[in-house]
Amino acid sequence: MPILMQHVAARAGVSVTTVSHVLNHTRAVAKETGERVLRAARELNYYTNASARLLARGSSDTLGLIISDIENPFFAELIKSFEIACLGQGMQVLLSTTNYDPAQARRAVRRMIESKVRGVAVMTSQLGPALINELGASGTPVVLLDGSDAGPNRSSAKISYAPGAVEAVQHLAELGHRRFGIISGPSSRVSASTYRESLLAAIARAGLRRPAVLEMANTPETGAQAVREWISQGRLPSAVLCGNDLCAFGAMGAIFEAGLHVPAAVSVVGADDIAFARFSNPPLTTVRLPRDLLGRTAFEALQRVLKSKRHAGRVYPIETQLVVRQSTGPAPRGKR
Amino acid sequence: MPILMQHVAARAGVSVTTVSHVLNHTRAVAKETGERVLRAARELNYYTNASARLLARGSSDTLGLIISDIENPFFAELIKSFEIACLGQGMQVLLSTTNYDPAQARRAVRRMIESKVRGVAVMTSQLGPALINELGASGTPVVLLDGSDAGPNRSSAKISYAPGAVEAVQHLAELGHRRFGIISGPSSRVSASTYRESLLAAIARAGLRRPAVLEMANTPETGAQAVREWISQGRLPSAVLCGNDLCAFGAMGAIFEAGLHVPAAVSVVGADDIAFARFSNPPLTTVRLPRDLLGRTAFEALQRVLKSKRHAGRVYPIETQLVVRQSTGPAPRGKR
DNA sequence: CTGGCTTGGGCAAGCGCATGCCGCAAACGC
DNA sequence: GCGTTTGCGGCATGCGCTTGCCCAAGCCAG
Repeated sequence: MPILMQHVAARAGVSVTTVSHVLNHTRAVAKETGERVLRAARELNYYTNASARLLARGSSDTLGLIISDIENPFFAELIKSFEIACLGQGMQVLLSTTNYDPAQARRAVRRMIESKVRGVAVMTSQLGPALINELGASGTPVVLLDGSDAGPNRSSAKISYAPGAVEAVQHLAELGHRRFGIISGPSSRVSASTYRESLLAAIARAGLRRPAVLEMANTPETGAQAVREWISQGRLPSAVLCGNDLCAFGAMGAIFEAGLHVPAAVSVVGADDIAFARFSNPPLTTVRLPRDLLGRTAFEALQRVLKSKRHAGRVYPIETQLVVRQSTGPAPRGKR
Repeated sequence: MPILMQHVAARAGVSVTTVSHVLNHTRAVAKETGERVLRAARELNYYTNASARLLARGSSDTLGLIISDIENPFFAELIKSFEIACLGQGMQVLLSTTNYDPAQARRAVRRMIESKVRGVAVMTSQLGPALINELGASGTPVVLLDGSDAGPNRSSAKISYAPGAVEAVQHLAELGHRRFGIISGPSSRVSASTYRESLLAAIARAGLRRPAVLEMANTPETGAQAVREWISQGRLPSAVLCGNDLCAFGAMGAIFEAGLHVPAAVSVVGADDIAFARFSNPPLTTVRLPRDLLGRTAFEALQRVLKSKRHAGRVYPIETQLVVRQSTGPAPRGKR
């Protein structure tokens, strides 16, 4: 039923060999012949059979991308920048999500290996070392986002939270804030605890009192919950630093709900700088993690490993940076 | 280098035939033999070669999904629900995005056909009829989201905007609003103009004056721009209905920027009900489009077409519904 | 005129797996 | 006791494409 290369070949009056070479620009073909083939292919509505090609070629032009949650805009933006970089170089993207589920993570890794992707970018810390090794063992180059060490076939983007954290703390200190609160993401995620430590270090270095720390899930719901908890204990900090923007939105919501005002009563700082941060009310001051850079970097890291003969990985530093909007303001008088 | 079935077979002391059958549960095998095979596969770290399997089988267990923009949370949520439905039935998802670019759309369609997906859900109206037909011609079942007619191998989810539109208008009218404004999405998108017409019809039926209509791009930026335009002309409506939530966020931003208050001065209604709608400030009243239902429906529609022998498509109605939050309130006295 | 090149193009051997068909032995029916 | 069924498992073909190798014809220099 489907149109095969042989049909195109017949119609163009050449062999399948020639058709293949024309379609792939893989060796010189007389101009006129080439045109005949192309025309025949078009007229017959020919589509390459991707699996046959892959089987014969042995290697694909696809890069894998594993993320945890597509609903988190942070990942969405990451995907987009990665994809744009790939398409720009004529590569495809094969996306799999884990939804924070180990079983799904396992399947995602399997899928990547079985599909013979050239390399995979892992944009989630949910993938245990075991799974990463599975990729390594199969010879698939990997780029991680957790800043872990590079190695053969393995690169890593090391997100340096310190600059952004320091800026954020300094910014708040200058506004007169003394009582800080941190709503951290789960310690189980490396990125979350790294960020929290960066914040704590910055606060300590500024000579400020040790802040209240609540470990939550980096979701709007838990952000709100954290704030409610502090309020019910009568010790809402004047400056709240959140594990990500989503959490900050939830926190702001709970603050308003309590009849308080951001930033008049409480200043809130997010992290990530997702697109929405600009559209919340008030627009969110946040520690930006440059997603476009991250996506591009992931792609380039893979490209480089693929090209280098020794397949030596590298660590790519990525810096964070404070973006001041309107969710932060002078500390209220009474609360200093 | 890679481990093949023959290696597993050798280690288990059986033929590749048996290995294949064990791995695919495709015919009865003595329990003990099966275990030996499985063990061998595990010990050797065997991975199926997906392309070889697909080539031999001739058909995949993958469904395609074409969307326009992952960054729009609306699509992200759609993807997720579709994916969950697929995984639940042991199918995979192959995602392609168009980014509103015809060339990319073409590539997406090609990719689907070349990958021999079993069916594809098209969640963008950017795909012209030509591309849809290309899918049709290749015998790939399709489910569209634009409510177009069903046919062989083609189903469609018909989103009925009317109920939500009527509810929204009624809700605003009851609050005393008389001067409506609509910030519509681009007419080039069927969904956008359908929604706009539903709103206009509802407003007319309520016996209200014809509203001001601005056609924009359904982005926060253009939402803000629309509001500024109205303000500069001194005719900001008291109730603004937006083409989607993103646009509504932008509109609210511009309203605050002008020193006005939502909903005291102006009521704003969005559309879609993306997750963020709950976290904006004030939380957004919006016409909800049930994305989870949409994703599930798309999946089920495909399943059904695949199973039915006649491959007859169907139209699946999807109803919208108003979700009242806090961006709408009584019309200001002077403005009635 | 001939040998070596270049240019254009075909042959056929795989790529790794699935599966129809068959063989063998043991269990069964009558 | 023999034909028949049943349970297991292997052989070998083919899925559609790529590509190493080879062949034919034209060309130039010697």
